[in-house]
Amino acid sequence: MQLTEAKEKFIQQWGSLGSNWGINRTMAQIHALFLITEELLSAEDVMAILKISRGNANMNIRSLMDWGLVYKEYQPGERKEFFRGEKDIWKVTQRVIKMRQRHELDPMLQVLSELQQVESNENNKKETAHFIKQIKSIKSFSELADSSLSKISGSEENWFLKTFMKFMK
Amino acid sequence: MQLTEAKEKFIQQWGSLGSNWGINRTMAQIHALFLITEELLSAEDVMAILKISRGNANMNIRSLMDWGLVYKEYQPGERKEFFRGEKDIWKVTQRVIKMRQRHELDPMLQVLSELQQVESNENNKKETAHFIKQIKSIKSFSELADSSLSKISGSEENWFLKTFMKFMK
DNA sequence: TTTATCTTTCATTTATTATTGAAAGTTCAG
DNA sequence: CTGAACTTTCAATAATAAATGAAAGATAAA
Repeated sequence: MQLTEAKEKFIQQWGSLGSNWGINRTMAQIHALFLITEELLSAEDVMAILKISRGNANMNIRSLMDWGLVYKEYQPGERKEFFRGEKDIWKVTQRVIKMRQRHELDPMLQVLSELQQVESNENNKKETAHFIKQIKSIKSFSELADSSLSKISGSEENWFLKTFMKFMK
Repeated sequence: MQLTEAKEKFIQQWGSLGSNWGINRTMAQIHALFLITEELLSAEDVMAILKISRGNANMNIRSLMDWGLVYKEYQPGERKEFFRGEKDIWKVTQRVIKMRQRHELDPMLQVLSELQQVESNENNKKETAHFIKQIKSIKSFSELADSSLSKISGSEENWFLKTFMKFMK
């Protein structure tokens, strides 16, 4: 396989992975492009390579910066902005975990806490008890997941690899 | 908060969690309904409670059965099918992990292997080297993730909790 | 300032994904 | 068999999400 074809294929695959996980396909494709590009890229470069509009490129590059997956860098003597992708896949993972924790797990935990406060009345005692039991078990599981993810996303790769090797035995 | 409102809220929240993670909102809502319903439910019950069409209910209940999150059960003396939801949140997690591994991680690993075979030529030696390096690092990371997930999804809850407590210290 | 260059926004359009419901298919009691 | 009860399918429709591109907003060199 030629390099051009391989890059194209990687971008497509990463894009479809993203879209299966609720991340907009273009954002994932831009991320893929940055993962495999050593040099700085401008918004125009991204537009040209992925054949997308200016607005689309701009919005998704901003999102990637919010996620900490792409950094802005200035090129001496150039007016326009250039960007560099985070190449360390461990860091990428940590940032994705953090972002999704904040956007999805935290609100879920919030709601689960509220739901525990449901009030029982004469007619539905048994039903309410079952509901609370289920909510509690989902909540404690989510809290375990939450603290594990925090631990992972706050740790060094070496620590993680070492601990994980033990964990896996 | 009243039980009815609480149930409604849980179903909405679970649905939106699902749709953020690339799982169709209705499928996630049906799943939520089964999580908090002790009794068997028929397709008609699901249609009535969630106010969705017959086709939609049918398709998504099938999917949930494929995922191993809902089981078919017969009610003596009834012609129609009834379903029961898996209540154990640990089992639910294991099955979701397995499914997504199969559908998303495995194909990604497959593609990454192919991409390692990219051929270099005179003009793009350095570029190709960088590409291969990145793909390799993504691939070994994905393999680590893959085997960790397999370990998790194949293990007992107790083993997991115990090991995780150590891991977390 | 002024103007050229670059970035951001957002109403409109387009593409994608999910839902409906009626028709076809299946199953089983009589 | 036959027909009623139930399930599945799928083309048409609707809902949702993403992309476009032109206009407005910045920024900085001259």
